Amino acid sequence: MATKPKSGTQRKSRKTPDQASPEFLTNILRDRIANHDLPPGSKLRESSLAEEFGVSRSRVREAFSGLEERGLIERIPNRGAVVTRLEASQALELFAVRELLEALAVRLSTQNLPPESWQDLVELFDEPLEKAVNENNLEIYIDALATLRARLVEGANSPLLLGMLDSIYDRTRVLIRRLVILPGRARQGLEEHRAMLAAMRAGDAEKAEQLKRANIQGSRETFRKFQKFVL
Amino acid sequence: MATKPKSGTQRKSRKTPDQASPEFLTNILRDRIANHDLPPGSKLRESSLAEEFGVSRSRVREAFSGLEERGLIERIPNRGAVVTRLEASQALELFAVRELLEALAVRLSTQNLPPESWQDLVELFDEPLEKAVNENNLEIYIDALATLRARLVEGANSPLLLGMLDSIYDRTRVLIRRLVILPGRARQGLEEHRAMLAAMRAGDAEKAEQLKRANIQGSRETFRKFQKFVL
DNA sequence: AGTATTTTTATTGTTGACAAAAATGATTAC
DNA sequence: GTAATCATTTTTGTCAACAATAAAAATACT
Repeated sequence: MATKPKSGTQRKSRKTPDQASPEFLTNILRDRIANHDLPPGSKLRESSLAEEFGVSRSRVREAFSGLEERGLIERIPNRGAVVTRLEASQALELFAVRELLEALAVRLSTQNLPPESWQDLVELFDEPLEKAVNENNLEIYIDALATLRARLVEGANSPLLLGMLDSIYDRTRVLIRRLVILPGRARQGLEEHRAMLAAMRAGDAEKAEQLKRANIQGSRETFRKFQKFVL
Repeated sequence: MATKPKSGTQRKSRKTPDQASPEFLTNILRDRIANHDLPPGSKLRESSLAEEFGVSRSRVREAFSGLEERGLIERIPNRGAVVTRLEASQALELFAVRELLEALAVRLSTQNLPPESWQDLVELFDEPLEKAVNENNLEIYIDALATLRARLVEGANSPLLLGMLDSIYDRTRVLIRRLVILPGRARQGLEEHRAMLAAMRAGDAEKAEQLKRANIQGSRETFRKFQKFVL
């Protein structure tokens, strides 16, 4: 599973199990929202969450601040917090920004790392994913996409970019899952990524960047066609 | 004038319970940080701020959360909050992302609005700013840049983009001011912006986008050359 | 004197209580 | 039966007190 605890700050937790970390609660809620375990429109009650996690309302509240700043929830004064509903227009904005930023990550990664370092991903996207996609084993494909994405933002070596892409990713995780299921999208995405990885393997940053943009444009087009179904 | 209610809300009243708004405190602190009224490295003590604004520490703390998420302050557990110091590498990351996002804003604005709507800015950047820059009246130039920027993000009509650019802007406000002072930068920026506005006035979104990128690249180059002085 | 240990102080972290607001439900008038 | 008004309950907003941690100062020891 692609569990991503952001930065492994797992030090000295001798007092309480793990709710010691202040980020802990934020991460839990973020995951629940991103997975639609808490679907858009859900109301988040402070007291319930406080009790569920055995912490005080203050900490829940603090967690809310972070989630709000990231656009995952909306807080209406005196009325509480609600999971943000992604409108079609916002989704398109996310695509537009994501296209630019992920493409930048691709370019930077390609420039920063030696071409050989992509070999394993090239191979992963060859037969293994060919098989997975043909068998409609999309979990494997989605996992591979997450791995690729992690490698890209890591290779870009830019904390700022990482933060922004994380924020975007949190808001589009469900969308990506739903898009991949649509007819032809997984296959098309696979081939787009193969082309991109080939360019990266060849050290051609410009071309890889361009191909990543094409990839996201393709994803966006699929979204536009099927937006009635995926939102 | 299209008022942007976000920044610039400077309510004076010290004692009056204007502090009702929850964003109020955040905005005040954000402005202080962006203006280097609180320079990088400053320690923010919760109790001092609480007393200064006549509120409780809880609210200061809540404000801190937002500032931290935006990267304006860093919170070290049990040691408090410190205004983030902008390193050269981070500044360059900001330039890279800003180049993409502001260029996107330019393109979207140009596409969204009729060409005539830029006429006033074209004129503003013609004689009036020529005069201002020649006389080294840089406050006027900086104000014009802020106006231009506001019009661009407004015209882009994308809340997401607005949020991201605001966040970037908060972290670079001082930098911009210091760059403009450097020899030749204001002149060069003026002409870059004239070219860009001409393209927008002509409705050529692609070209305008390209020129905006060139503009920020120029700004970045100036920064690289003088980074020892501006950081 | 210099270093280690302890005490003191200052600051942050956490909690529960209380106040304010909104949502809910009941009662009454029409 | 419906709508309006009022009381009740739930939920959020705010605060001040207490606990935990780190920094600073003072003391003791070699």
